[in-house]
Amino acid sequence: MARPRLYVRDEVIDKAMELFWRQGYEGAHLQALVEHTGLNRFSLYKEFGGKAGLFEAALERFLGFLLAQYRQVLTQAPLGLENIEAVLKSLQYGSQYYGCFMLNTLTQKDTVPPGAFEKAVAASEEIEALYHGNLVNAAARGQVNAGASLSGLGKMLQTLDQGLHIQGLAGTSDAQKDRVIAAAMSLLRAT
Amino acid sequence: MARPRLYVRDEVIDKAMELFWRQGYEGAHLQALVEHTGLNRFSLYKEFGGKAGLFEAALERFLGFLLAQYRQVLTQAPLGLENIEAVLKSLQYGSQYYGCFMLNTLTQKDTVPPGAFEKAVAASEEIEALYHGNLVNAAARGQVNAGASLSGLGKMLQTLDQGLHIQGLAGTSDAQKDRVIAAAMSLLRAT
DNA sequence: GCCATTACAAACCGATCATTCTGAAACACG
DNA sequence: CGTGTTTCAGAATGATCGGTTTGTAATGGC
Repeated sequence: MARPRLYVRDEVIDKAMELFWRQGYEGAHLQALVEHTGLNRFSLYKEFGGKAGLFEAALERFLGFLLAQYRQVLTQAPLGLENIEAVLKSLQYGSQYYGCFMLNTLTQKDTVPPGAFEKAVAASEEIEALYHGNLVNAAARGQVNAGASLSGLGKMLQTLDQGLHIQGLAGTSDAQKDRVIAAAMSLLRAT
Repeated sequence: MARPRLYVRDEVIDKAMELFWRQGYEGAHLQALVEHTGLNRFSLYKEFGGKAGLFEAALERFLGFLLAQYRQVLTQAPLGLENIEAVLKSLQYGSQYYGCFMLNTLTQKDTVPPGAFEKAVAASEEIEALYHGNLVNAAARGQVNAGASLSGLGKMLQTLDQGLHIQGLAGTSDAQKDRVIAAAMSLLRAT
């Protein structure tokens, strides 16, 4: 009953995500978004309401994937150091792009659309809780080198996690990042 | 022999740094820079050549201060874990602003002026070397929990360092960051 | 094959971007 | 107290921003 659309919503969002990722919110100009997604301005406005709406859709989709991955690995029974090591190693997927969209949103607090920063913080907090849960269980299983508080260690793991993304930006190779993870795990493990 | 300037170069750079810090390179519009620095457009162009030049001056000044602080703490004799703990704790100065200008520059690779990214990477590498030096000496003094490679641990410390800046952005309190540092140090220390 | 409906491509819009220019203001020197 | 020189404040400038409108192309139902 009407002309069929030539685009697939999720594919457009993926393409937009890629550009926001590399250029940031202000840096990804509408013209570039139009060219990179293949979606024309009119349809972009109709589908997402504008640049801010497209960014929110991209952020939401990214956080969905990101949290799904963390949840999948960090809720695997039995909770413990194995899960923590596995999820840290899996972070290298981020190196194919420009760091982590969540971190970029955190660092661009004052320029991203309203609400985006808060969503990134909320995701960050959920990730920390997942780390913490595994750590508590690991301690109960006697896996963890005693001495430090578990809450401090949980946040330390997340801090390391976030730092690894930055390392990816600064040119640190996957092999080097592996060594960072190995070093952290060997300290963490009970001897 | 001419009208005296009403500005002090370094003060202007400091003000500009503040704005670039919060808004990023593209987000800091020239009008905002003019208002925030108090320097008028004409003089800004005469003194710095333009927006990009002002950013470079700001980055250079910031990295100068940053590296000076790292060098000062991390070259204190005797090299060892004390220095490492001291410098990690001192990082909290960053929370008064919006994270670390160096990290912001890394995450905005594609939008900052040419050369800026490379300068940030170079600074990052010097910081890692400083960490590594202290760690080697700490190991020689028997301070370090054996087991992991020193190069992996060195990069781990820097990763933690960078992650702490991100934590500051996400609203983590100084007290929580202190606990992260305490946890890391207690793992690192020989038992 | 015509019509209603929707997406398409591209022209158009005021606002604002970084940059340049213009003319008045403020000093040091003769 | 002029005069030369530099800074100052703010008005142009062309380009480009995000957003809107317009006319054309492509479909399903009749």
